[in-house]
Amino acid sequence: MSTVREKLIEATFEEVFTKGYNGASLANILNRAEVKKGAMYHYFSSKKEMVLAMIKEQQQTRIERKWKPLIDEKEDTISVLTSILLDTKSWDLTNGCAFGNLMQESFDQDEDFALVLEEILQNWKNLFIDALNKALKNNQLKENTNIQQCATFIIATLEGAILLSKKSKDSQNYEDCMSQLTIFLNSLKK
Amino acid sequence: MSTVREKLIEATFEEVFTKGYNGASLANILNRAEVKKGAMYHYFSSKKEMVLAMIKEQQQTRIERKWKPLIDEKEDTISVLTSILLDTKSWDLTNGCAFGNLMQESFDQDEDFALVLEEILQNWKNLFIDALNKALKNNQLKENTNIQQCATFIIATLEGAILLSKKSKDSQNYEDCMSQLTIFLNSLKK
DNA sequence: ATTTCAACAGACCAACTAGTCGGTTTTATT
DNA sequence: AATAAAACCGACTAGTTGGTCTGTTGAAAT
Repeated sequence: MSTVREKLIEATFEEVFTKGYNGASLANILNRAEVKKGAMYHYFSSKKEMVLAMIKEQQQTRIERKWKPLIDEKEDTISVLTSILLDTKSWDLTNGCAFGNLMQESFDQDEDFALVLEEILQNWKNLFIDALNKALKNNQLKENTNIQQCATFIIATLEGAILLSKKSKDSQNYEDCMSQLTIFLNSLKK
Repeated sequence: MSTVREKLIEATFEEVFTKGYNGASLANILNRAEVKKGAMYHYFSSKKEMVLAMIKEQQQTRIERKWKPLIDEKEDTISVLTSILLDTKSWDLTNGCAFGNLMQESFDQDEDFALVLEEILQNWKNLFIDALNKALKNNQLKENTNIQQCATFIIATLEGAILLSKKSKDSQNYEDCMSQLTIFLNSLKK
């Protein structure tokens, strides 16, 4: 049993995910959520505020859920990492990465969006940094590994790979990228 | 002395580059180009046709101009490649990659756009494949290098790196990614 | 029972969207 | 000079956008 607010957030996610922020229509969101305009403006002051709320409340948890195994892992960090990356079934390669889509969209000028996205990106990066640091401590990585650069590199490649796969129906582009990234990651192993 | 058509294509590029396709307003494009609506609809049958024409006529040449040195190079392919990648001044890190922005935008469903973008991507990939094949022939690369995967990997990482740098004012994210990519590329050397 | 207020409904609005069309000017052809 | 055609203008339309505002409903508090 979901509340009106929850239905709105969910519908906003789906609409923005598939059509982008500019392409997302308030009327569509309301239809999707089966909520009337009056109700929506009771909970949110504008379309922008509603989308911002959706990003804040959904993206962080989505990322954390996805990469939880990396935090829990006690044994081989790199293996866990590559196994998640190579698991094509766990990615939506036709609609892209929800967070990546948001980053790409051209409301960069807007400070409010930029701030929220920047924070999510930093948290994501920190998640990788923590995992890699743990691996380093546990003697799994070469000492000269630049962990901070490495975390950024993984995210960038992942986002790029999902982007390339968005066009083609198959996941070949994604698999090719991850195959090469795996080679790189394994080269970091001691 | 540029023609009306050229002014329109140029203004369309700037508007779509900075605001995306959905965010791009015909009125803005016409203002930018200092061309009236009547004239525009004399040359193009719709906004969509004009944007398609812009993509076809601009993107291919932009990519080729950028990577020309790679084709000309007779000596060390990897060095030329990394030197272009590491040259931060030659990238627009605040607005992102024009082509990448187009790929990301959610008009994927539209067959006409998908087809054109797919073709440009394939040409870009082929450009890298040719360069790497030449390097392999000239005994610069390890024999077991998977050139096709490698080309895809470079483009993905590059697009991802530009994407991450779009938000932050500085180019740190981009530099970090390219730093790691360079390590990977150098590991391909014989 | 009466009051009160959050929760909603939906008609309405101004601004903007891409696109159309009848008319005018410019340019080239003969 | 006459004709024809390409180039261009800009008022207009139909539809959509996000947002507002008046009014109603229902449930809890007194």
